[in-house]
Parts: sequence; C-alpha cells; structure tokens
Amino acid sequence: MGYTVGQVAAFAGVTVRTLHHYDRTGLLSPGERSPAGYRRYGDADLARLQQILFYRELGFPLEEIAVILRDPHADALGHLRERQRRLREEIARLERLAEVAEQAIEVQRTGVRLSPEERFEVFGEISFDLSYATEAQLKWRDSAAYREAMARAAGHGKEDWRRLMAEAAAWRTSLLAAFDAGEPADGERAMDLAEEHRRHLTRWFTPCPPDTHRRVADDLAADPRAFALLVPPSQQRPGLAAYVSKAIHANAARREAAGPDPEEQP
Amino acid sequence: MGYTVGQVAAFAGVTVRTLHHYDRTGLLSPGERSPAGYRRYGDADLARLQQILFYRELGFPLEEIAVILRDPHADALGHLRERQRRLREEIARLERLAEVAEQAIEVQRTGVRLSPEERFEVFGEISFDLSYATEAQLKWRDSAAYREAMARAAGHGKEDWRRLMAEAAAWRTSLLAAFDAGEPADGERAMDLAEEHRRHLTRWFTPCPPDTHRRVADDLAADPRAFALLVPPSQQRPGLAAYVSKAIHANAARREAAGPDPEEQP
DNA sequence: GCTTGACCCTCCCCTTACGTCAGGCCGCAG
DNA sequence: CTGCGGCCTGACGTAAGGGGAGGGTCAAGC
Repeated sequence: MGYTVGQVAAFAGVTVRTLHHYDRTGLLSPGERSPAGYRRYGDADLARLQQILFYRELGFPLEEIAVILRDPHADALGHLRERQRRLREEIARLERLAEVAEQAIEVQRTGVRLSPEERFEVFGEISFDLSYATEAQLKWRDSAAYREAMARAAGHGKEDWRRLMAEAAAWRTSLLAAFDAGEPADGERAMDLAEEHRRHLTRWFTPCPPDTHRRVADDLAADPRAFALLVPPSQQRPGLAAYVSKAIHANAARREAAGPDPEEQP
Repeated sequence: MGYTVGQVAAFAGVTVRTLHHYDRTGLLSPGERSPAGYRRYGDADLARLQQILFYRELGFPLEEIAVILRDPHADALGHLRERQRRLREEIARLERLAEVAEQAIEVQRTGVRLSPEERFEVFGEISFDLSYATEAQLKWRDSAAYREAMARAAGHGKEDWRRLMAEAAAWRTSLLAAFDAGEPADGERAMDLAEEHRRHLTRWFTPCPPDTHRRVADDLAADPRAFALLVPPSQQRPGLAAYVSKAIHANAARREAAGPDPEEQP
C-alpha cells in the first residue's frame, strides 16, 4: 500500500509536477515518505485527490478547494451554488462574445469581395476597422439602407473600389481646402461638398435621402472610427468631424427646403 | 492633439498600467513623447487601441492581436473563425460543468436532511464524497432503485442515521473479523455477511433483489470511492473490496438457487 | 560489483496580463 | 517655496503549474 508520484499521476491523469505543486501548497501531502524521501501516497490520499480533481474540474481555485476539504462542516452547498451561478454568467458572456465574433466574421466575409492583397492595394492606410464595422453591423443590421449598402459593397470588384477610392480622395482634398480656408460649415461650398458626399454614397452604396444622410452625419461626429473611414487620422484636423457633420445637416435642410425631390438617377 | 496616459485610460476604460504594459510589449506605443518623457497618444494611437480592445474582448491573447494588427494582410477572418470555434467549445464545456454542478447541488440538497453539524456528528470520518455521489447520480438517476434509495435517505432524521450507522459499524467489525480470519469469500460466513448487508439496504434504502445487489457489488469493487462509503480507508485492507464483492455475488447465487423468494417485510 | 536507464528529489526561472507599490521627476496653484 | 496630482521607471506578485538543471535512488542486466 503506497504509490509513487509517477503511479498516482498516471492513474489520476495529472502530471507529477501537479502533485509536487499540491504537496508544496499543502493541498495534498502524501501520508508518508520513503527513507530516501520519495513521496508515498496511500488510499486516503487518493480519495482526497479525487475530491480535489472533482472540484478543480468545476473550476474552483485550489485555495477554495482546500477550504472546502479542510473541514467537513464547510458549506460545500453554498460554494457549489455560487460556482454554478458564475458558470452560468460565464456561459452568457461567452455567448455574447460568440455572437460578436459571428458578426465580425459576417462583416469580413461579405463586406468586401477582395483578396487580402487587393484589399491592401486599394485601401492602403485606411485600414478596415473591424471593431467599428462589427458594432455598426450589430447596430444597423435591421436597416434596409445598411443591408443594401453592404450588398452593393460586396458586389464591387477591384476596379470599382479603385475608382471609388479615387473619387473619395479627390473629395477629401476639396474638403480639407474648404476647411483650412475657413469656409463656414453651413456655407454654400461646404454644403456642396456634403451634397457630393451624398451622391457618392448613392452611386456606390445606397440612395441617401436627407434623413439617412443625417444619421450618417451623426455617426461620423460621434464615433472617431467612423470618421476615420472617411478621413484617415493623418489628414484629420481638430473639429473636422463636427464640421463635416454640420455641413451634411445644412445640406439636408437645404434640400428639404427646395421642395420634393425626384431622386435623379446617376 | 495629444493625450496623456491618464486621459486615454479614463476615456478608453482601461488602467494606466495597461497602457504602460502595451507600450513595453510594443503592442501600442504612443506616437511621441513630451520633452519630459510623458507619453503622448495621437488619434491613430487611439484607433489602434480601439482595435486592440475589440480583439481583447473576444479573448484573443495580446500576442495574437499584435500579429493581426501588424500587417493588414493577416488573415483576420481565419483568426476569427478559429476563435469562434473555441468559444463554442468553451461554452459546451461550461454547460457540461454547470450540469455537473447542478447534480452535485441536487445530491447535497436532497441526499441527507441533516444540518452540517449533525452530519458531522453522525458521519464523522466517513466524509461524504461529493465527486462520487455526483457521478453516481449522473450514472443512475434513471434507476428506480436509486431514486427510491435517495428519497428514503432524504426522509431519515438524525436518529435514523445514528441507528443506521451503528448497525453499519457493527457489520464492519464482523466483516473485518471474517476477512482477517481468512474465511473464504464464498463461504457461509461471508455470504451471511453479504445477506446482512442486503437486509440493511432493504431496511434503510431500497429493496435489493439479487441483480440490484450484484450491481452494487460491482460498483464497490470498481470504485474505491464507493467502497470508502462502506469501509473507511483507515479500516481497509488490500483485497477487501474484492472480497466483499465476491461474497455478495456468492450470496446472490445462493438466494437464487434457493428458489423463488417472497420478500418478507422487515 | 558496476553500469545503465528510469524514476525520484529539490531548487529555480518562466508563463499571462496586468495590479500594486516604491522612489523620484514634472507642472501648476497658492 | 511648498503642495499636490500626475507621470516616469523598475521590481515584485498573482494561479496553476511547465520545464529544466543538478543530483540522488532503484531494479535489472553484465
């Protein structure tokens, strides 16, 4: 009667190092030692080990296991209930994460049809911010405009993206010129830039009536990640996002004031 | 344009130490430093931080995040899929654990009606092995005999348990005497002890026809934790569990050979 | 009696993603 | 000039062991 560390380890499915660890921390010290100092585990030790592994599998920290096993009065039931509550919380948390991951995959998979190399070639510095895209997907996936925009984006090929990006770059240049020249955000030149942005969205993604455009503007002003898709951080200036947003609002008001607007096709 | 660590930390919901950590490991180094050596984070740094936090929330290790962000060619989609697969595995694992925990709670709650103090008083050294009891519950909860045994156990009060344990202690003394005297496991004395065990089970837990008793015997021989409930480790001898099991099998055969048996009531 | 190989021992450092000091510099208000 | 809050670096600690160095022990074969 007396097993060595190796035997116990093989038999219980743990490593020798684990048994050493449990010995050193006092969680499970073998009943005796051989004259040479070898650990000798008895049946009682094995029984205790089994208890330990049971609680360990349930994810209890070793210290708490020690408490539970220390005195049989210990409130094992309470510990178990608490543990189960936390297990359920953890499950719920992981389920939320899995959902986010799924949306992120969805965004990556359908968002752009390009290969990673093409994507890099076309987008360059403007890296696709997955965290924002995923959040946007979770926020707007029930909106028809969003779905159409994504579907059309998925349909674009490399050449489409190149043209689209060139257009956007030219627009950015004009925007920065107007902003740096001190043009007012509700002035004509800024409103014209906003209108150009609207037509850009309409042509490449989805028709963009005033209300839709206002929602876009609000998001640009509220979330730097959204604005970064429009103007890369290296070209930004303080107040630029708010400026663009204000211009879009002004342009939306102008268009509404101009009366009913038979959306002309591009 | 340039935020200090404290500002970024407050604003992004992380601690200053976290930003220091990301800086040292190279995951996120601020664009510049003030003359005095203060970290100055720019908008591009904030954008990167947001990316980092997104992947971190999904449970990616920081090193993997660094790889994903290092070059935009990186296969973010592949990483995400892999991550989601592991999230699902983890969810399944936790669900199994929650089930085990629930069974363990069930065992503790209904198994014995005593308070922790009473339980200690009555059971003393023979500590209730939750890992075995839970496994037994998962294995046998569909058996009618098991359910009856648990229900009757739950009905016993402190006095019942005391009498029951006293009976068991006397039985153990006889068992050890027979075993130490070298009585054969299939001899009359051992079979009588097995029969006594059977009547004990019948009286306190559930009627125990030969087949049921054989299953109990097999479990006693196979699982040291089961046997420990019958004979505490301190009183065990090598081969004792097998001896008891064999005696029960012999007794079952004897009873069956004796012909149909109108189970007398106790 | 000697060697070999498997097994055992005790330190001791390493891991993740930071938390928590300790000791000292920087910048601004009174 | 003194405080005070914020910043810096550096070092140690965490949970549950992993991995290895350096050295002792055991059983078997020669």
